[in-house]
Amino acid sequence: MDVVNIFLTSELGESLEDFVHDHRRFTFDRLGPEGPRRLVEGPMWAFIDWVLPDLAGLELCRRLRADPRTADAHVTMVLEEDDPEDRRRALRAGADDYVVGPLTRTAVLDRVLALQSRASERNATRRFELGALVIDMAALQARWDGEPIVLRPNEFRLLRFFAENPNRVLTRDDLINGLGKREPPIDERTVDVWIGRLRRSIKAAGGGNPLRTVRSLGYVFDLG
Amino acid sequence: MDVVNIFLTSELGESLEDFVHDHRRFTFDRLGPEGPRRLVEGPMWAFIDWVLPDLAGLELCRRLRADPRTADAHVTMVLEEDDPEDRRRALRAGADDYVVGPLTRTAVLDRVLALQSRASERNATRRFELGALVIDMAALQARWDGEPIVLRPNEFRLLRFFAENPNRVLTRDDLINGLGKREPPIDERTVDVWIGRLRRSIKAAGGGNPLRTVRSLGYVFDLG
DNA sequence: CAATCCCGTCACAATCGCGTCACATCACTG
DNA sequence: CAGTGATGTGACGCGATTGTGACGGGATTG
Repeated sequence: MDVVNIFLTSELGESLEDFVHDHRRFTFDRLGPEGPRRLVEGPMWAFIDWVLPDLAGLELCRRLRADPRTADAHVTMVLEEDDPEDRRRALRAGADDYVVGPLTRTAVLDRVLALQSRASERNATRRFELGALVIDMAALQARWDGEPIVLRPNEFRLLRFFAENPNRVLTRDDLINGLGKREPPIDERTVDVWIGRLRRSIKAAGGGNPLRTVRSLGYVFDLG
Repeated sequence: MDVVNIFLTSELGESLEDFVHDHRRFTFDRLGPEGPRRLVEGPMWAFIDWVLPDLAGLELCRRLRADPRTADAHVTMVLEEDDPEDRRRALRAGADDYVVGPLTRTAVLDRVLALQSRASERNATRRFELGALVIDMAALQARWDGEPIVLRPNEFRLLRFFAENPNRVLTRDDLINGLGKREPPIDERTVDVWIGRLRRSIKAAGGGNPLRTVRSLGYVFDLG
């Protein structure tokens, strides 16, 4: 089952965190004027308030549509009142949908669950492009200069996590947590093996080595 | 461009007939307690009033969902007032969506057009050309480099579903649902057998293996 | 109504993934 | 340049996942 990623412009997300039982299926994040703060795998559901402190909701909606990483999110505009003209404008700005607020926790979840089954029909791809490296999250496939890289699941997760945090030293502990492997406890040295395997796989596809070792600290994904 | 079929429980349809210019793109029909009066091809958009003279709107919604001919219609419930409890019940009854009425002509069209663009990717193609693979939906035949592939009905459906969702990891669950086999429940491992048989049939026609296994997730049709 | 075909399930074999270990190699220090 | 600690990596083995031949019931065909 896919993870469902829900983005909200209000603080409702925190409240939903507690409300939801199954955290393997849902993630919540606050949607700021710069878009989502982290990239995710799986369908994205954005709920945008009509009025925001620093930006018009419509403008945020347009930005999401313009950014290839979020272009295929399902965007719901949250109207303050049921003004037909506003509805129209929301849909024109690229929203898929609108509701009349204020938003409640159950409204968000019900809506997502009801529409979710339809979402599998969409095959827009979410992708990272980091120099020669392209990561296609929908196909779970990475390429170097167009050449497919054969990656095992753990290698793919690792590469994805690096791609989400480029130019930043990640400790072995960061990586273990980033891949969600708290249980059972993983030996830190195992990370070295992960890195080695990932490097080898990239090399086998004719790629370079974007992973730099930072002695006694961790590893960095070098970009640019 | 596909025809858009709009079903309404009110007499708004007659009014829309006049309102709309392009009658090649739209059909309108009155939705009675027995469901639609005629069957149509292409996407179906139903708008159901919350209260109906002879039947509760919710019950009609459930009936549409239960009937395989209309199960995949996009159902919008038209609420009289914006009661959160009603919204919830609408979605639980299988509705995809709700609006607060009364329904206007422009609301119907705006809504359909906005949501339609998402769905349109699905049914438009009668012929897929995916690298060496060509699928002729009209002739129900597939070819690899011009060589006919002998496929059993289920294999054809499977291949078609993959072709509709290329470069996208499909879980076993996606595939079971995609082939419309919810009843009786299908063992997920059966999908592996489907894949094996499809691969063998493609190979028998001299084809390659476009189906990549994504361990512990599902399968992808690799394109490019 | 017999012959054939199709397909879902099962069981077993084959393969794969990955965490760990052990040893080789490397990088920094003085 | 020796010493020390950190990193690279081949090998191993367990457990999980996938591939597939065989079987049988139900549908389809002639």
